[in-house]
Amino acid sequence: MGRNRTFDEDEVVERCAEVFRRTGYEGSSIDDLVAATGLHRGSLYSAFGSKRGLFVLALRRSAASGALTDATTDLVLVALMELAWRDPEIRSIAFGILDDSPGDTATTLGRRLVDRAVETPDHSDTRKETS
Amino acid sequence: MGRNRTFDEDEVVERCAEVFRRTGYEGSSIDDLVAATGLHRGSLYSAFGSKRGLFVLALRRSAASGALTDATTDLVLVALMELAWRDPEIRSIAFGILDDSPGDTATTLGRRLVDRAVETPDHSDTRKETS
DNA sequence: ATCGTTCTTGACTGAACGTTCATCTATTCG
DNA sequence: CGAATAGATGAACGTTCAGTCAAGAACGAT
Repeated sequence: MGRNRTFDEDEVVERCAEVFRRTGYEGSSIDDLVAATGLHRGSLYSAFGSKRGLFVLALRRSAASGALTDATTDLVLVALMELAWRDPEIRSIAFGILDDSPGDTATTLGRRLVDRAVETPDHSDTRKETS
Repeated sequence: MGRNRTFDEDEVVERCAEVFRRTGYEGSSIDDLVAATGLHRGSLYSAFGSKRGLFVLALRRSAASGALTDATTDLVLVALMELAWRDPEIRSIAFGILDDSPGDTATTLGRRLVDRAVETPDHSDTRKETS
């Protein structure tokens, strides 16, 4: 009974993941996620519970995709830098991803970190400056 | 004429650097810096201009110390993850530090990133949880 | 058709954010 | 000493934050 979701969960999670990858966890506001997904605050909260819940889901989906792509690496970078030290669940997801990945993961992370810092904000955007 | 500074600038910058290293840029509030330094908001602003100004100073001093210590590496991690992609000046300071450092800096960064994520919050603290 | 359930919406909350500023105090110089 | 000036102080600013909720719309089942 009742209404059906009018949005695709996977797509919404992916859009949020994009925001987290670019602007980090603390640097991404709910309004940023609202703007990126086209959903409304309430829908986001009733479907995903919290900002942290959304991030965890994004990290898990990215992990499930298998290979350590740039996208997954970026999310892991954010998780390790901002959340892992104070959030054991996120720490274990992040390290789980690294453990399942071949090669020198520390080097992979470091290289991606450097590339990321030099990347054009592309998305043809106008962004807030450092406050 | 007038009064002299009653606090030591270097010491204040170092205290702020500690906060930035642990909780990141966006994750560190002015109140956190006020608490860590014992200064008052106004003094912090009249002496250093802004949160960003304080971070830049912390990064520069750390760089000036020469070797790529863990402390400097942590600050560079924060700079690259949160600020460099949208702040050219910080980007150039951070890359300047890396360019002056020997060895595979990407790997150094990656290793430190991983260690950092697993470190005890030590400072015998009680901290805010993930919001 | 109607009832029950689920989803959608956006106004709202209170706290926290970075920053400013008027006021006060201490110090220096003549 | 007294005037001038720099630093110290903390209240207050407007904004943005993450999160809530009451109301209504849309749908499935009977």
